Amino acid sequence: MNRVVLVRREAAVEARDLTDDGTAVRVTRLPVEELAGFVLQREREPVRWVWDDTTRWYPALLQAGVRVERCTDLRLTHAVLRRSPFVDQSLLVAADTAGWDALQPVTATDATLFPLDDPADRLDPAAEHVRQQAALAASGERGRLALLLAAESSGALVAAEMTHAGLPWRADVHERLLTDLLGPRPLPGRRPAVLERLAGEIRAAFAAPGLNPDSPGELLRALQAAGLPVGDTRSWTLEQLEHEGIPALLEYKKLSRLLQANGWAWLESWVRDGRFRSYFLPGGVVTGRWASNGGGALSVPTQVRSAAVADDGWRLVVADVAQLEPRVLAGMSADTAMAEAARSTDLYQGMVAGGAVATRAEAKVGMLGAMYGGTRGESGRMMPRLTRRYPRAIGLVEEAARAGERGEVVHTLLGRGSPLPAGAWAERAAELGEPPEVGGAQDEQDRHRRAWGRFTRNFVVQGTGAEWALCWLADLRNRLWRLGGTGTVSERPHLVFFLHDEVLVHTPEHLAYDVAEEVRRAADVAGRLLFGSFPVDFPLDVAVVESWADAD
DNA sequence: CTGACTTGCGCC
DNA sequence: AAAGGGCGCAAGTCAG
Repeated sequence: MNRVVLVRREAAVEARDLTDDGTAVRVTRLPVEELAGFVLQREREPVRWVWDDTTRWYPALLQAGVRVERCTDLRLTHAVLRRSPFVDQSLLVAADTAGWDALQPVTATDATLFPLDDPADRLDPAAEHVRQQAALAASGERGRLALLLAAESSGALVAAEMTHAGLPWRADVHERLLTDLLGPRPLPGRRPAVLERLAGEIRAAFAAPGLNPDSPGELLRALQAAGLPVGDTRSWTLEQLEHEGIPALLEYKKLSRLLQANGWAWLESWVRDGRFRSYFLPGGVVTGRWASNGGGALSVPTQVRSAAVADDGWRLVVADVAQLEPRVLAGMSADTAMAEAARSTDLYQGMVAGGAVATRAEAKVGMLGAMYGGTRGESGRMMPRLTRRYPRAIGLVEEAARAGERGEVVHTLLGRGSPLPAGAWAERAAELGEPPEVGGAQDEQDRHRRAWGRFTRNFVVQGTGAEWALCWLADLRNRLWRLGGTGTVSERPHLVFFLHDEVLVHTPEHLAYDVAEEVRRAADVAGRLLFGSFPVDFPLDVAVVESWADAD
């Protein structure tokens, strides 16, 4: 595989072809305007582009209609390697290290390739690449780590392509939905008619003439003055109350949330030219999940998904994995009994069939508790039975929790490491033999320690789930491209959305069922990449629809 | 006035 | 019916 490092040089680009040991055999200097043509030409043969950060290179290439097959995103791979317990950290240290640690992705819509005074320009990507390759080569877990680095870099390409394409969004459908629920768009600073009416009902019911229901403080005082025993104003708390004003208040909160989070202002900010445009940030979450920036892309409420509509003659292929995380846990712990339960489409039902628990509800609440650290109530009561039936799976999360409580690093299957805890309890855990304090400070530290244990418990499962999803995305991206057609990424079947365990593909109608097939094949590939021949299934729900709302 | 923090709630 | 893990965002609140 040819590797080419791209380096910015003021208004020019230097492309360095590398040998296996990382030395440059050929250096090509290009004016910026010629980069896209150069990349297109070199893509005729297998090549891996090595660059500091995909968000600084790929948007302009996509804008020019050029797709790349593979890259190494040094910013992301650096972040993984710096935390990985599979790596000898001394191999990564250089004068530049702090600069790489601090490097942030760019999300500006500004299409100019080179912002002025970019901290990335003070870093040497070729030298960083050599250090990373050395750290990888010296790792005792080279195979797993190499897969993680490749998957993370592929994710960067997917994210850039999704940001470039945008999610098809019908502003007219969205506006009709808003008008139906809230009334016509109000003047700035005014409430929509429906909210105004509900606010009036609430004020009357609680005998609070000046009440602003948007103010938690005012609302809490009004509820208490009406004799209701509440300590907060959450919807779930209010639902427990018997009072004539509660239904209007709950309705108000629901509609107010829609207005604030996904109302007319949201449409104006985030929807342009029929596309919802936000930024996906691979590796943006400590566990390896993606984060997003702009428009709350990862929490688009089901309420407005009817506005995500394929273009004329196109379809959305919506696919999600049923119960990804328990399946991942079965695979990473090699728990054959849990894998047996995962053989069925509904893992929780499989647990019932396997005799572990009596009902599906018990299976679900028990597994959520095992993965999130719920110890009280229903899920706590399930634990002994789950432990007996699934000793390896439950043992793995329990051990991750204990390690976290001791202040240790845990890691995902492919080697993403958890951060070290901060705070007084962690410092004490590091210095064994320190006498425990007594009193309130001790309780406080115990609470923090257990909370960190819940974090590390979840980290190993959520993080490995994110790795499965990355492999799924990466393989699917290449399958979609190979489905053929001509033209740029967004003129062919292409990914438009990704939500932890769910993908949306926008595709010409005649290819929709081929896409659905490729989505399933990619899931099988991801399972084999992570778990080899261990028999754990990842069944998908796949729907070919015109609107996202029709997928459920 | 701005900025930091809190509250509440959407998603997985 | 949550809880228990991870997020982003908007409005309200409060300190300076």
